[in-house]
Amino acid sequence: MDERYHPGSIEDKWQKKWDEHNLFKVDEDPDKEKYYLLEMFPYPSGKIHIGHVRNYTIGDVVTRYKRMNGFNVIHPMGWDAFGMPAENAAIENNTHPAAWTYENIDYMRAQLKKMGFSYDWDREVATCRPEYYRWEQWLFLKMFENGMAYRKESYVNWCEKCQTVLANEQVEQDKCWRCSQVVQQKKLYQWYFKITDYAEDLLVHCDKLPGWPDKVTIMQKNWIGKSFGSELKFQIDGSDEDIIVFTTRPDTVFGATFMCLAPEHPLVETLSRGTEQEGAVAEFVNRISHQERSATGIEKYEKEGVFVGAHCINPATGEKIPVYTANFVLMEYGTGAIMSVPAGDQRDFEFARKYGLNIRVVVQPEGESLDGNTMPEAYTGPGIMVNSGEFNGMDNKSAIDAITQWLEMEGRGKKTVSFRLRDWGISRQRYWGTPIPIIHCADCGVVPVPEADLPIRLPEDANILPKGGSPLPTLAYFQKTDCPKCGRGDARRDTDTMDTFVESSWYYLRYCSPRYDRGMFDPDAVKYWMPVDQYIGGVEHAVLHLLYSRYFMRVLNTLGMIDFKEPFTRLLTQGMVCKETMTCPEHGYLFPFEAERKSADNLVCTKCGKPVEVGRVIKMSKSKKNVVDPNELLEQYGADVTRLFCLFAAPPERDLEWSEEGIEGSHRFINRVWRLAGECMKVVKGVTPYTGPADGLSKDAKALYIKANQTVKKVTEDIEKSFHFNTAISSVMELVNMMYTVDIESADGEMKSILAFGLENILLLLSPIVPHFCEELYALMGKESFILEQGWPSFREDALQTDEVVVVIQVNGKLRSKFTTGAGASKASIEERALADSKIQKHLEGKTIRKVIVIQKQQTLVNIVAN
RNA sequence: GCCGAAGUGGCGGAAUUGGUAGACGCGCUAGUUUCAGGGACUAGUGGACGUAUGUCUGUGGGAGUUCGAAUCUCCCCUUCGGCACCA
Repeated sequence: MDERYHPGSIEDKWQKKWDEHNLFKVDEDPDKEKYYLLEMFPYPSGKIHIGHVRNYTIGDVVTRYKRMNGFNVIHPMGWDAFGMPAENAAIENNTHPAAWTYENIDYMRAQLKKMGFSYDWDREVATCRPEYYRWEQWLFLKMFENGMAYRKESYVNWCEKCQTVLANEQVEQDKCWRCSQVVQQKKLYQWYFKITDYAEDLLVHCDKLPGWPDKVTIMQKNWIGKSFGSELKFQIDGSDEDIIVFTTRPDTVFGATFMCLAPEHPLVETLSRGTEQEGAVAEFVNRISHQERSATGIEKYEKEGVFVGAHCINPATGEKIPVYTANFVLMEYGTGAIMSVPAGDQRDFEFARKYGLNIRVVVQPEGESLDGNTMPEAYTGPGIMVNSGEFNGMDNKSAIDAITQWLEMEGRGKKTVSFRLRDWGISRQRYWGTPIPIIHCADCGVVPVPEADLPIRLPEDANILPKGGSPLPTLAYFQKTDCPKCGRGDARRDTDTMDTFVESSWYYLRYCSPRYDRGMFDPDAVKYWMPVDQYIGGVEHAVLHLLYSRYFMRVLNTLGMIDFKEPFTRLLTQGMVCKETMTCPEHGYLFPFEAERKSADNLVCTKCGKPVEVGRVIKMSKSKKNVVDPNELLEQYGADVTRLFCLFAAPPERDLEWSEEGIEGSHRFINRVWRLAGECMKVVKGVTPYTGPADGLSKDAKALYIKANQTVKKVTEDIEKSFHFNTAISSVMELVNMMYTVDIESADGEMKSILAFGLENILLLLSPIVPHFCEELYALMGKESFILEQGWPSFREDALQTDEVVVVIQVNGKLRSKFTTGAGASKASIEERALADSKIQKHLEGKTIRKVIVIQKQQTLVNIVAN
């Protein structure tokens, strides 16, 4: 046995052995309890980054742990392979998206294998393969048939740089989530999935996902955004038509002194036509609709609008109020029209002040008297109703229902709810994606591709346009086709592709039967494996992928294809991997290797020798250069040490700060165990580990035996309860430290069998974390089978309690002394001894004992209250 | 602005059923090792005072509940994340 652990050859060896023995392959087995462990699959961008390493290490540990606990564990991996970076890379490197993608997949697969992850590679899926996306096209057709997919013209988020439409979920702070370009509004025909049909159901079930972090379900709830309110009808002056508004504050209807319509509201044009305002309105609407989704900065908050030239009747007061169109009213929310109550809403207030509109107070805060002419801002709080006819004097909360009921009787209103969630726009004007299986015919209009013609293959030989944008509309042979309905020869295919989030909404179903060719998935396989028991991935998908996936399962459920609605029973969102940034005054951001440490606090740039400034610890990113390359970690430390550090440095849900010294520490620990194992094996090899009761063992042997049992318990609980591997590893370290205190060479027979117990448990407990290392030592101990095929170790309940306990003595809550006593000592005897303690006596001098509290729980403690 | 999470040594982090604050690791200090270096091993390490048995102090800040609070309650501050004209 070598003095040191050499990861290179050992890790290679075990990866090969696992592979040869098909150790990670699984099939449905009705006799075994299944466990579906899923990690978010990566986009094949070129290389695995450290975030993947962390994510997949966590998943791998759980997989191996569950497997040792007897579960039939499915642990698949695949590729979210469609997407824009492939197109951009193709332009940059003069290659093709397909070639680039498949090369990346091959490279990254090899990287994952080197990390020793226990994937069943037979289940690998790449979403850019026709065998995959044909079933997505098939589902699209089913959804179309059932009214779940539809096409409409409306304003959409357009990213000029990416040359495509974006879903609402893909717009972050008015910017494209990929390239940060400010998004514009563009009117286009687009395909939509009717996710809003499930808004209520998605919302309700947020509270039925106890295995999800609250922050994720809260984000989803906020995104769905249900609000309770009323729809009120305002009759248009001189017409029978009504304008319907949505409001959450019907109690303030008496204070509605004007009305605002969204610029896109159809009535804006209708009402202004033929009035003297027609020109001004047209100019305004035109200007607003060409504005970026929202201008940045202060401009955003500047409210403006124009009078549309018509009035409507306030249903509560009967008075005529002017109708405006205003930039702050959103067409997509509510009804696109609001009743403006300047006294009770800050936006309406600002608008009213700007245009000199009447402000009437209808809710008066208790003990105050607001005046519409002098109040500095709107009052939105609770209060007493005024200027509201028969409702005067009521508190405004009761008035909400009372006024709604009254207006309902008048036929002018009703209770309703409104959602923020909008339908999912899935058309993308991109090439590298799933073609939408639709044909446009001059006679028949929109015609679905017949099922038998699927898949509509994405032409993989298309020349990528150097300026970006999809080449599909330029390809006559792709576009030109016969109409399946009437046979017209000049029909054309839809040249848009689907949002890549469509692929990731169901890939985990495909894993269950990845080569199935009679449908999206084999129903029996899905019945056995689904739902996913544990999903692990980044929190950035809280309202994208995770919401879409929940939606998709509802669609499939409605279509009768599956019998569940929630895809992921438990969700773990791991934290980011962070590192400090380093900047050189001359060269800007530096990679870690571009800074050289001259002394404790002198770091210089290797290029110019100038002092380097160490910045904040932030998420690793290429642009900030604060990255570590998994390849280098593998080279320098091997997979196991890398895995160990990822788990030890922080609990999984928290951000992890990468540190060079930290990983060195993990490296040291591995070698420490290696040496301990070497020492032990000299005397322990072939010795049967002791597993009997603790009673009757000699003092040192018993102490070690108890420690080992406690360690098994602690590690099991830490993994089972919360995946807190950092504390699990700590407790193994404690056991290792204790074993180091044993004089191994002169151990007697009893001690030998306990050392054997300790060592074997260390290997079993660490094996999910550092599997190659443990397999090697396990084999060196003379074991024949794989450690992964061993059962998870158990502990003896009767070997957890040490004979002696430390009693701490406090006086008035302050620690003053301690003593040791037998574990079974009585309260009375402990109290007696505590009071007799000489240090305690000193502290009690001149005081009267008021009370003595003796606690015998996790700790044994005496608190003497005296004054 | 609204919603959420988090603030503990020089650092990463333990301890949250209220019960020895700082496990484990990093770093640092001293020592040991035929120790080139790296490494390994032993001891120490929250702060202040003290030769010392020790005393005081200490979990973002301030109040409170309690025999006892990192942990529970209230107020405030800071940082991070999400949403943001949502009527």
